[in-house]
Amino acid sequence: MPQDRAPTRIQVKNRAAILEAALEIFSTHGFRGSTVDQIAQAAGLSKPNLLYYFSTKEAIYTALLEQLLDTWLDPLRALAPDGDPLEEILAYVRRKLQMSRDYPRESRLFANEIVQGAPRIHDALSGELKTLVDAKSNVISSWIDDGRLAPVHPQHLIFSIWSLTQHYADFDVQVRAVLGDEDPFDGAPEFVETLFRRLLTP
Amino acid sequence: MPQDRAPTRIQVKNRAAILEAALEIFSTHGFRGSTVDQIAQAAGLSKPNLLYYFSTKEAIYTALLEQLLDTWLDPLRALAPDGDPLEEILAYVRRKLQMSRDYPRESRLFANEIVQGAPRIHDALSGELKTLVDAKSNVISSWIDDGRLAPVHPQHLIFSIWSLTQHYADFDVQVRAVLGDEDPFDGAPEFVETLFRRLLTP
DNA sequence: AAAGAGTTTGACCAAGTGGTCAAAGTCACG
DNA sequence: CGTGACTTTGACCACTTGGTCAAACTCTTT
Repeated sequence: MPQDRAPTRIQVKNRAAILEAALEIFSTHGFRGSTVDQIAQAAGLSKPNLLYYFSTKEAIYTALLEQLLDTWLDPLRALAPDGDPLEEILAYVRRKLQMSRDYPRESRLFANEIVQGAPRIHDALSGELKTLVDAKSNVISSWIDDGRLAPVHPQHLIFSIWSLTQHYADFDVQVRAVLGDEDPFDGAPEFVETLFRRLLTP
Repeated sequence: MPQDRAPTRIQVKNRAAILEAALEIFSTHGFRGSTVDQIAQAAGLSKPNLLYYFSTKEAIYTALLEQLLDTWLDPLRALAPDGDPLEEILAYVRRKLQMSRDYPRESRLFANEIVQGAPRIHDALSGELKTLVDAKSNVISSWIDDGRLAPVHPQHLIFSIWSLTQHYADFDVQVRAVLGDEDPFDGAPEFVETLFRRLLTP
């Protein structure tokens, strides 16, 4: 096991390779459905070698979740109280949709975890996540109070943004099966923009 | 293994118990994350006894999926071409939301399967499901052409109904973590109704 | 070049898992 | 009640899986 010193060049490389491989595997099979051997192979390491860097399968998984949660919440953090309400929310929607397109594995990783009851991330949901959502909900409420946004339940509005945008990543196979040859992301941006514009225009 | 005759009283009882138990287990742990022993225990049977009724774990799972898919699509089938467009769609939304409330396990079962790439249900998605969605999309398109509904991409409209309503079942823990004491289903019906009314009113 | 830290691996283990099987037990029905 | 079909189970097996370990190998630093 590496010491507490500064990580070596090899450590940096291998840890990154492991987390990248783990993202690939965990996001498609879930925690229980993934094996250490699969991850090791995807990372180009032997199983004992992988376990030299992360001592348990669980450690890889939680390291991955922790590392990604922050990034995942960035688009919501960027919602600016002093911007134009409708444009701020539409910009948030666009960022989230873009993330579904560019980082579907991250989305599915969280989807897997949460659908199965979020056993390893529950604290972050009722802590960090709730705090952030509460803060942004207050911003939205004040916009509504000022008559700058049509009245809606702020938390449910945020849920609707999550569900609509992440649907394109999480349920990708279903969306593509239904659409046939049409690329989901051809129609999605316009659709969600129209939806939230009509919902929120005062 | 039971013969081809009419099922006995015991067969009826035990098969039902197994499918009920399997729904509980598979919907919370996914296929790979569930064990035959868990299901057997939940059904009140020994493992060999369970395997007397379903010869493999996979057989239980696919029997469950097949049995539930039809029920799951019923609300969409009920969308009537000769009804009032907006009211037909709102009624569909209400039915779906009600199903998320009453049958969250069924929703999560499909969510688990689809997030992981739908390996065992892919044919049904691009067959039965696509056919149904195509048919109903045509109905919606004709409503739009007649000016009785605001113009939107029909398939994306259907995706939005699925994602919004199923979100309350699939991501239940997250929704509850964010809302705290507030029951999700207090605000959800009004929110989704408002959303689709504003989106679709011509 | 030598030493010590850091890295890699083959062989191994215990627990868990899906599934089998023969034997024992139970039920329906003439 | 007896018989044959149906049901249940303990013991078992092969395989997978997470994880260990000592020995070998490689890199960095002096």
